[in-house]
Amino acid sequence: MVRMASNDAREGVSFPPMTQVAAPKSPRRTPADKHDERRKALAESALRTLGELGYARASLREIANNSEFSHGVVHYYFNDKLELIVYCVRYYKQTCVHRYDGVVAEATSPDDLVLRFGDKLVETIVEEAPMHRLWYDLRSQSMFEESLREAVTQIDQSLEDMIARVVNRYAALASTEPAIAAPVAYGMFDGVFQQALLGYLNGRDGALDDLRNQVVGLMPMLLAQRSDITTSHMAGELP
Amino acid sequence: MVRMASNDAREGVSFPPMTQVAAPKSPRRTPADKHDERRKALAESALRTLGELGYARASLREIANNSEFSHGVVHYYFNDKLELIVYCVRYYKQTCVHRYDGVVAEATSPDDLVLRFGDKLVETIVEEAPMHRLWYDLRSQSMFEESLREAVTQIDQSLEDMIARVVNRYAALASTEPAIAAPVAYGMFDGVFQQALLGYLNGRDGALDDLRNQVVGLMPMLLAQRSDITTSHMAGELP
DNA sequence: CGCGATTCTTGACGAGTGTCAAGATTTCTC
DNA sequence: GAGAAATCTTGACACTCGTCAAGAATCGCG
Repeated sequence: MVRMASNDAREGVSFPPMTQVAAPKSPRRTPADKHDERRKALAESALRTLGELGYARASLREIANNSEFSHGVVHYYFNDKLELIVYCVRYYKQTCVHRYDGVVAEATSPDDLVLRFGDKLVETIVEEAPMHRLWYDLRSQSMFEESLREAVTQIDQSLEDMIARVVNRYAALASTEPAIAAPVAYGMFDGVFQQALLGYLNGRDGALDDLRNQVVGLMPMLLAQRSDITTSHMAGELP
Repeated sequence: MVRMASNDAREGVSFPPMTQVAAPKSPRRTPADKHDERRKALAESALRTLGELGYARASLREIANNSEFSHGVVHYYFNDKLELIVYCVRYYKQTCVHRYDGVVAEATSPDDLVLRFGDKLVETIVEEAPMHRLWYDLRSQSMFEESLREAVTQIDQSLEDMIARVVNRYAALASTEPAIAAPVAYGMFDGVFQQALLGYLNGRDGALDDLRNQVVGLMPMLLAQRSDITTSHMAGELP
């Protein structure tokens, strides 16, 4: 019997957390989820091509050419192009949504967190610019193509949560509370990040330094002003 | 002689300010710039289709179908599709870059300006959502297609200037100075605006009210605290 | 090994694309 | 109104796209 392509891929895919699920009696390879491995491999190839060409210009043939497979195999693992795209986006989200967890975990003071956060933002622009422009491309496409909206909304939400964790930790380190809601903080950072990415792709010198400085200037604004007079140095009181 | 299609359209088009230039000796119609009228008419049709379908899916045939012309006429007025797109984007920019000039001119107090600004932002989402999503689409495409970058950068700059005028006026009404530079302010507002647009297109209730409230909460943060020593000043000119 | 199920390749089809050229139509000028 | 210049229509071209089906290759298990 020919397996129906991607019987469960359209909605509610839950990627196992990087390590494959250990089936009780088959310690080596589960026979049926080699399918999923291939899907992931295909998704990674596709993401490379998508990041290079964008959503509209990345054809299935080009995606397959940049992979180890031929162009027909896509329809063996995915029903159509859109399902592949959505799968890719969800797969990508999984890998990037915890990018700042280290920053949150390791920061020792508010200023330290700000610096680490800024560095990480700059680093991800340098190292993953194609992925980021793909994300902005897809989010824009979702404004036209309704079938993309659900996935995009979910990812946007988890990015907002990601930013919220950073801001909350920042406020905790400063012994105060965030002054603005998570959606606003996310919108703000997303906006300046997008500008920095545009500047970086345009080859504008200083785009990355500007981003770093902007984060330094912006973060303190997100905190509720302490009613105390001590506004200058509230750093270095937590271990 | 057949006129070469759009001999001067690639760069540096300067749209006459809505009213056609009155040639000294020919008070009625200049014979040669009927060409430009047609180009504008075509651009308006194209913008309608582009706002509906987006950059990638709007074909020249579809653009022509939604206009009074046939599909071949495009290459009579434009060299290729990209030139049409760039022309459209520049044309659109001209009409939207002064959207908040009235807000700047009529505001009587800082709070009044904030309210007017927020209302105007909401209004333009409701009335021109297709144009805005097209702009975000094109800006994302410019991250992949280098031939779009120059036009996009120019438009982004004039949007930044537009925001700078609002913020500067706001600060002046509050008898203080902006606390953040123009690129940051633009990035911030662009980010929250984009989120609001996404929410609006997704049919999320409250997306527009949220935007209004976010503006009210955000604007005061852009001002230097009165007691502070003036530290930074924004680039950008007051009207 | 051998056979059946799975996986992959190849080639084709129809639809849609940007582009262009040749001719029809309109507009303008004398 | 005739002729020339301009504008516009039509139809075709070469190409790419997503999709799919038929068969080849591979794998797994007896």
